[in-house]
Amino acid sequence: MHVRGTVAGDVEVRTVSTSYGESELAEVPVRLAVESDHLDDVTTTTSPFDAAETETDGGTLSDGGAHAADPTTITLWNKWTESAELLEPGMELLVTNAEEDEFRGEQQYATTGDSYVVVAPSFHVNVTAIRNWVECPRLYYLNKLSGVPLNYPVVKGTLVHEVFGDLLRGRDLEESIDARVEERGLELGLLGETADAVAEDVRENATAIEGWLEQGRLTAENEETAATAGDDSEAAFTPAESSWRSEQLLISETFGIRGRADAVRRGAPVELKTGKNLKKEPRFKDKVQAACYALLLEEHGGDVDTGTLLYTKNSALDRNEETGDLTPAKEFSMGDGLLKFVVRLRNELAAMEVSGDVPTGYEGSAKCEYCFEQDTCMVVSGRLDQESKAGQIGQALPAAEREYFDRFYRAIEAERRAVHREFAKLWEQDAQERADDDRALIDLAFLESTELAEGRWELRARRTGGATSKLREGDLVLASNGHPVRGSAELARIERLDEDEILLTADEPVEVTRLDVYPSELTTDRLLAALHDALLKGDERRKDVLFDRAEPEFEPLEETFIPNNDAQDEAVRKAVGADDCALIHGPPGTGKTYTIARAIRAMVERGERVLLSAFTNRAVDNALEALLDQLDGEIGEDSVASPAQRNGDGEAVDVVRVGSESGVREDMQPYRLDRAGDPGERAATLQNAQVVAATTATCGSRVMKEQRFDAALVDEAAQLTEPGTHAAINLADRFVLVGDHEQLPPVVQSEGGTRRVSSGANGDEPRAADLTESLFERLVDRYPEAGVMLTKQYRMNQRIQAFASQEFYDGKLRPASGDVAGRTLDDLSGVTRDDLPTELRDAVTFVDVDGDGSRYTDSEEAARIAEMVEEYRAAGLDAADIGVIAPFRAQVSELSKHVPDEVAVDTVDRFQGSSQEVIIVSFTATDSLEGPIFEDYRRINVALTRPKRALVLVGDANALATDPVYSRMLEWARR
DNA sequence: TCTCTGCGTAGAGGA
Repeated sequence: MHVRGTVAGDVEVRTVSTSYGESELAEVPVRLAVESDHLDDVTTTTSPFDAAETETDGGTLSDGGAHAADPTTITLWNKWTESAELLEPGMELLVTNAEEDEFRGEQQYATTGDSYVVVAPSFHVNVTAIRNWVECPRLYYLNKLSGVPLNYPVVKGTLVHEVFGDLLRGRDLEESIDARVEERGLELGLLGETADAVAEDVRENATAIEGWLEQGRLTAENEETAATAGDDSEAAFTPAESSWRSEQLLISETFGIRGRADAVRRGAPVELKTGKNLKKEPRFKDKVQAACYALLLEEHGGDVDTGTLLYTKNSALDRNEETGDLTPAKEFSMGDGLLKFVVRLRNELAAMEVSGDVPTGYEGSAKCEYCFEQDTCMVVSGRLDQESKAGQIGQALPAAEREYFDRFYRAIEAERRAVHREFAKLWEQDAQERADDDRALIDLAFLESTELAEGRWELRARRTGGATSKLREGDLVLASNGHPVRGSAELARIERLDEDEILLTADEPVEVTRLDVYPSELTTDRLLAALHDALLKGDERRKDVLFDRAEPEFEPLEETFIPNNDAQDEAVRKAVGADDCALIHGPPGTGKTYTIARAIRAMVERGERVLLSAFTNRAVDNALEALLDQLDGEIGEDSVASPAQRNGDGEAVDVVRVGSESGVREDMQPYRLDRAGDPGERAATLQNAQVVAATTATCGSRVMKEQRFDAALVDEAAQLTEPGTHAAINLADRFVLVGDHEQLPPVVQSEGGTRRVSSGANGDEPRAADLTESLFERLVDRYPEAGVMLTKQYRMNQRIQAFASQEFYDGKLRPASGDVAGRTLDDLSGVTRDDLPTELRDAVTFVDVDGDGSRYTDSEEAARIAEMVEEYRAAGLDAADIGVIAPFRAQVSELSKHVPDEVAVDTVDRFQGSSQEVIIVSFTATDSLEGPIFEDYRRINVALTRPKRALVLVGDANALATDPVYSRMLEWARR
């Protein structure tokens, strides 16, 4: 029986005498969430994050007599008391194979010899984290903080692993080596390596594996012969046909562990290590890693008692004495004790993460004097004034900086936990809930799987419903035959996502019927590294400005850059002349992208190297497009071969876009840096580029972190968290932030559903608020003189802009010209306003619709809007010139059913950054304006400032009148 | 049930 619940009080550990002698036990008061013989039956679970809520709800108990409010005692015996000591009230606990017992009329539970105790099982830890943790908990923390920089041993290790996988899938060795080295051209080039030298190095390691596999082939054939007793089939053996498989992603809902095994042979894990180990035994951390995979495999139905470690460099040195065979392999047996030890390690790590603590190193037994990272550890400890087993060196950062670090560290870790919660939903929600949440595509009809030349597979499935999801081409997903964790599942990439069909690639075939979003910690990892770099590696002058110790300084420039717009001109002068930073506040339609482009051109003309960044790919591509326009008018066909643009003097400017193929817009692909190719040539392309454009997330990548720039320009900076902004500006000597803090702020996952555990270690998280104020906004408030506000807008008719200008920009926003102020639908060819119903002839119209009373949709508004769209079209307007926006996604899909496909229908949030001739807003609120979506007035600002010539507001006037801002809006629209 | 974009996933190795 498995018991699961939430710790409801303090844990007591004591020693008792039993018939076996002295034993330790811990009695844990637990509020049971669910109990069951099979985890598959678990339908409701409680995550440690919303424990507080569960408590007030009274919890759920399945055993009869007790009151919901009474905790049940679970006794954890012997070694499991170590895990018991980690428990805090509010944490979740799972005990497998527990024994049920009645004591003084109360139901109790206790561990048995077959039990595992899992602390915070919803927090799934990855295998590498456990491997680092066993080496030293502090090392785990340091790794998390700064990431692994680009270095040759790591890249080589990765290559050898890829070749190993290819060999297992039956690919030719030489072909694999060439292809894999080519794929990593950029990284290798940045490391100063040549393709030939690397290929030789990889070959040396891979040959040993190949030799060993050859031996395996013989063994497997023997076994096969023995098994089939007399069947002398001579079918050729290939690894792919044997009981091998490569790179298997494994997720355990019981143990809260996930990871990717290098290979699995006859159900047992095989780990490849590119290096040597001359000792008799495998390294302990390697064993722990293999044991993690063994646990994962056991949950997937295996019974694992051995693990294999392959040390590639051992072959030549270490021949089997009897046979003379090459033996890079070390097999070892995995007992119960090791597996339980691994779970206890995992519990230490999970408990630390859930409570948000920082390891000191004392948790483990490693000796600091042998540690590679001793110096780093001491420096970090010293700078952040952290307790550490290695000790501290250097001077602590000023208190304000340490406080900043701690605050953002906690906020980022809260985001990490939000990602983990998403992960837990893979098994905590059923298929339909996942689909309703747009996190999965279900009920697919599997079509076929085809093996590709390099041994990977292409999977095809047909979509049966018209369901939407957030899945997009290029995304990594869990492709399963029904359940992403319990069924057979592969990590796959979406190659094509059509209306009716889906094409995926994966390492192994799966009969796909369901796709789930695969949550990733990558972004949080990069935010943390950016925070670390900004504070611990950051330039002192930069930090003086960030921490209020020095005013930004400017070089006074006389030049005129933009003659017909003083504010834009001043903005460019500030950007170009900034010694530290400049801030450009650009309300809707004020030409901030043009201004950025002009500033970059000016910098490039001065011989500077410039980074252009933004949070979204769309914003990066928009800004890049404006720059290319500036440099050369337009992108010519011939630029495909050589993506260089001319600057003002007719010299070529090398512009490179760094990003994934699926992220970069089609027309910017010619500028995209392909990572594959000749190392020297790839590296030169990036390093010689005068302008590099990439999202802030990409700026945090290993490759980009090797780059340095004179200036970084960050567009849409008000949508970025502070650490997100650091990721870009860390790479440059000075920075320019461009944005509008009166529009939508960064999206933060941990803000919403997260609740603090009732009485945990630190009582003041999550701190999502710290992430929702952008660095842009903070600096604009702090250093108004470093900023310029653009005030002439080139988008909206005067009547349309009036409300936003008054409400959000102190009336400063003005039409750039009489033409802009007076633009109407009549200016569009083929459109006659007089053909419209009277109510739609004005630039701004309010249409009162009572609404159907449902919460996130409104069919009446949708129907009325569909009529209006037809009325506009009847007056000659192109459907593609109309945009419809709504606050809720549900209403967006409702609206999509009512209007022609050419009409752009989207949420307010996703419409930010674009504009249309006509915008119709569907408020989707009846009677009242309840719900957080309406509370952020910046959302109205975005909605109302999208149109150029006509704006129609559709909603329930009674509901809108309940809020002062919406009420003023109503007054303006009805005027 | 509020809004939702990023990212080469996790793991690659040094003594």
